[in-house]
Amino acid sequence: MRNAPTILHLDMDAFYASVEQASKPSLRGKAVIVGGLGPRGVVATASYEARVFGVHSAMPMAQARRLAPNAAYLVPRFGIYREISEQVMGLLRELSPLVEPLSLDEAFVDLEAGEAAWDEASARLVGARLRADIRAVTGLAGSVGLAASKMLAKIASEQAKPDGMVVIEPGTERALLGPMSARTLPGVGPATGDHLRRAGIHTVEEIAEAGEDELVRLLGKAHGHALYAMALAHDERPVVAERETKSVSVEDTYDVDIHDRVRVGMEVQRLADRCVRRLREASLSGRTIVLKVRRYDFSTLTRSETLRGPTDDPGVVREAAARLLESVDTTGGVRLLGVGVSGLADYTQEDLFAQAAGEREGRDDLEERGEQTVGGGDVEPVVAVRGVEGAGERRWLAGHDVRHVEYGHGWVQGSGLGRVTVRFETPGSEPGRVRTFRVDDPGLERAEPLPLVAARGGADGGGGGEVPGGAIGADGALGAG
DNA sequence: TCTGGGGTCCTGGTACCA
DNA sequence: TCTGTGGTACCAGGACCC
Repeated sequence: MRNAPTILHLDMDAFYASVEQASKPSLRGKAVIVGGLGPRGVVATASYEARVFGVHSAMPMAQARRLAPNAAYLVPRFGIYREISEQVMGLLRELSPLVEPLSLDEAFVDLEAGEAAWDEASARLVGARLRADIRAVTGLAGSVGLAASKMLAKIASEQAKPDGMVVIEPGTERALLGPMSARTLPGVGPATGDHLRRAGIHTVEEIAEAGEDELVRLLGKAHGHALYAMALAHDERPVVAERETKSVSVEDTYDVDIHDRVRVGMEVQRLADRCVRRLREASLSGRTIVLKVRRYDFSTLTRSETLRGPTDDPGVVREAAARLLESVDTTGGVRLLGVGVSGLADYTQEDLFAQAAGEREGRDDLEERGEQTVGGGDVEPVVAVRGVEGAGERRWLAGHDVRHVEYGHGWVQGSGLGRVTVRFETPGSEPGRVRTFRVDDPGLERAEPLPLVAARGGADGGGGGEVPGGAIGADGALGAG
């Protein structure tokens, strides 16, 4: 392990919720919860104001609504999260070529490899400057952890939250880690945590005291060895800039369990197409097709089939998925279906054997055939109300951007009963007013998100910065429903 | 009205081959 | 020919992470 805290871990604070608050002045300082709004949704991110009520990531949305009924409930806008994430990753890459993104809002940076820092003092300077730069470029706060290893840097950034920086000085690691909960260590989740607790092990120090042999006996070879090393603060994992994708998958949870076997089959075909689309976008092909089924009782099973060669042919994937489905009993209903492809190759090889089915008729192209309703068919989603727009559908998702021909840029605050409530405001404006429209109002259209920090020169989406003074048309209850 | 979506890694069982 | 052994591929499930 190196002897200076030159591995940096950046963690953006409550990222999705913070982006929403930055985009929507009326939500600043308020409880904001981002996640799936359907009956089976879960919380992706809760703002710190929402966490006061006990709401946290991965909590069922229904429970969050009970705890924080007055919070703003929004659907994720991954497009803008990705854009901001790219800006942040760009700043990190200015520090070092070794940047390892873990997700949209987290990354490791090896500062020594970029010669950005070589000792504690220089690392502190870099960390402080990075946080300031992130705020200047994105308007958002990120927490920074600095340590001599990835594990410790991550623990440090966790301690730094929100909006802080913590440095773990080399030599102090064991003393710092010792009293912490075993759950602090990466790889110790609910199951392993329970396992350890039953063995009388609660803290990191107790993991170290238990000894390697005992841990291997309890948890198996790989996990036991790894955990023992972590408990001794030994972590030699390098920061890896490029990671190869190992699998591509898509899955849907349905608002209502599907019982109809024909419908299950159709959904599997649809998922296979979506999966192939993703595969092709990444210029990948794969050999192993995986079908995932979660049944009414939440029991989950997977079935897989390995082809003789890699494919990105939608027909081949569909047929394999259909064959796999034949071996699954779906009586009682399914709540989730998924299709994945692994055993990836970064080239596309026509697989003549696997395509033995030959010239199947009706090989549908992969064109988007219009957003289909994901969910229980006859159950209308609470906030995702569909309007009519030509042949397609118009869905007004809570939190998503819209533009009105008369009132400018705004966002959907809620919808239902044929109405959509829009708050007209932009990142740079004062909190705006709400107006309510019919869902098929011709003056209302979907819009692209606006940048959080206005670009110099003032382009703000063509007059989107205006705050209309129109009458308030509805109470605009957030998270209507 | 509990429990998303997209991943990674590990383990144990089984089949196959030399 | 039968049996044992070890390596490898495949399959299914579990745990974990964000």
